Amino acid sequence: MATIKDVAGAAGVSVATVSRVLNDNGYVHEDTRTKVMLAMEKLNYYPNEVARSLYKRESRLVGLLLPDITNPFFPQLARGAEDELQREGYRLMIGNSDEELEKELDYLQTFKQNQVAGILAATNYPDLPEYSGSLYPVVFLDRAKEGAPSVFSDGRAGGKRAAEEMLRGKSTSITLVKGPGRLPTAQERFNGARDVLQKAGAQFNVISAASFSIKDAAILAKELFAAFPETDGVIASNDIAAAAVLHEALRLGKKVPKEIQIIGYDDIPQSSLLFPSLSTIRQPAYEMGKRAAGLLLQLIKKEPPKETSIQMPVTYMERQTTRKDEYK
Amino acid sequence: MATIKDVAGAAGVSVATVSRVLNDNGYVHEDTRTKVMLAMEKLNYYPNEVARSLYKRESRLVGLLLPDITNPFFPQLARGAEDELQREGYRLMIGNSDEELEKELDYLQTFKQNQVAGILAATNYPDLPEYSGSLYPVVFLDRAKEGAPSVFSDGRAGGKRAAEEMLRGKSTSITLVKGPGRLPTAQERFNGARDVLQKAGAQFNVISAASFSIKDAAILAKELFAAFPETDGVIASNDIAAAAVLHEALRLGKKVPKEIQIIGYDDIPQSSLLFPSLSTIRQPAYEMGKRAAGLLLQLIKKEPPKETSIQMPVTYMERQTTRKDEYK
DNA sequence: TTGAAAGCGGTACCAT
DNA sequence: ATGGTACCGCTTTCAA
Repeated sequence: MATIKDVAGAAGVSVATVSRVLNDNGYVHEDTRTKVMLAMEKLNYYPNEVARSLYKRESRLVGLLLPDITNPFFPQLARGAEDELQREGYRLMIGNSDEELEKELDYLQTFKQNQVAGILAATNYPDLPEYSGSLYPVVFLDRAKEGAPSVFSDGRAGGKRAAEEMLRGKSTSITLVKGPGRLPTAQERFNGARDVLQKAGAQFNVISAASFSIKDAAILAKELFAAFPETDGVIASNDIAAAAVLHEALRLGKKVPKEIQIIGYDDIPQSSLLFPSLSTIRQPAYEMGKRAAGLLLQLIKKEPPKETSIQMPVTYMERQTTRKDEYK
Repeated sequence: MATIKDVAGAAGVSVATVSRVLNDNGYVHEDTRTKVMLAMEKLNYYPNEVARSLYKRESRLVGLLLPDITNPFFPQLARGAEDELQREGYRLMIGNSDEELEKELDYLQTFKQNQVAGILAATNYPDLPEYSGSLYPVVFLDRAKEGAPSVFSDGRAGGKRAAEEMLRGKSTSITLVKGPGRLPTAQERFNGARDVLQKAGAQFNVISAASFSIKDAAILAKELFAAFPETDGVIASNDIAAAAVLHEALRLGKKVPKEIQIIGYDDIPQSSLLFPSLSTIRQPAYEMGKRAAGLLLQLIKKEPPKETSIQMPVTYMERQTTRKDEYK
């Protein structure tokens, strides 16, 4: 591995000069520049990022904190962020918290120790002091924090929309799946849906999900139909839960959407492959990751961002688990 | 951010001593150790990984190169790797190649520039010179390379097993989905299945998938039934393709598995939520990630690994898209 | 326009 | 048992 010294030696100049052509700043004579470039080429030189980071007290790494990359919603966020960051030469250090405070703190610690340029955090603990220091900028992802840079979608509106569509399809005995209580995003969409249902004077039941895992989703689906067998409409807390409910409904021989409507949340890629394909509230996950990374990049470069709190629109994907007009 | 100097000052010792207690090597008097520890605590000191990496010429980062984290097979690999590496204090730098050589080289370059301790690579180009240097150890993931450390599963056996089960369920007009030609893993499982079918003298057709993306899977499924309407058994190249085929089969009003059997590959988490739940060949993705990381860790620590080429077993998950005995 | 040298925050060798 | 210091590879004054 060639170092800047080797290049300097080969080109017959000082390391300072090499550094100058490397960073394209300061005065460098055209001839020397050429000499240096040639030397770099010959030695197949590329600068050591670690040394650079040490001096600058900032690396070109961005910490990405996620609950669990295994949940299909998050890989898209991650890809969006990665693709955006990549354009400016930043890379991702990734950490899965499993929603556990301890793991989260552990990752935040290593992010800091690695002098990350910034952090993208899908966290349940945005009020941690670790997020308020001025060491590195932080953008909250999939989570709004008052007064802090964040990118999120309107969970309340999404929940409302789901309930409205359910009503439009004339379900009369609705079961609302409430996501894990500790997750603000899950609460918002739940509240939105509940409010619409209540205002409409609709009859509905509530069942709570222990987590967003597939295993718990399957259990939940069975419990749902055991507790509320008359259910003819389900507003799920996310697409995984919806898939589990759909599975169970079909297993019980129910016709979807004729006898029971199901609406999911997130619009993970696989939702359209279910049969019937899943009607759901779409969060633009990839775009959210991108926007968050874009915001973070501005913060890193100390450019004043136009907007610091970005709310992304949520859309209703009408597919085949809800009733179309011909049914109504 | 406190530095080692600050700690030394506060404790009234030299930086050398602080370094000794930090790394727990060399002689340190019990009393001084306590003094230093107290000072570290008081200053909330934690060592700068970047400085450490620079001196050691090696960071505690591991590069993870993946085709696309958005494909549900890979997050599990990543999690397995992360969980294993974490135990030894290593972190993940992640890169998605989209199977593009240029992106792959770009990531390998930054991995090197960041002085990663090692690389975990799910690559189609294991013969790149970047993988043969002795700068950092490399473990190939989901890919076997002769004589090089690798963790993979037996694609051939998996393909064979799928075909055998298909035959056992008495499908007589089988369509074999061939994954993207450029992917060795896809070829292996295809070859395995094809060989069994040929040896059995079974009648079968082949259709090729352009990619592993959901979009292409949906297109493929339509083409499949258009080209081979008599198909009564499909061996898919992976679970996404299988889900698409299942979707299309149901849409066409076919009874599964009565009229058509479908077998997937991978056993991604969502497969059991499909309806009917998908019979598939399971690759232990999480475990593969874990094992690969474990191997890499040994290589990093220069411990002689017992085995350098780890083949993981593949298992048949009999679920509901294949015929059980009662049907036969 | 260029070079010398002082850091960045650690580690490890050599003295003492 | 402890301290001084060179060094890891780069950037950035400051002088020349």
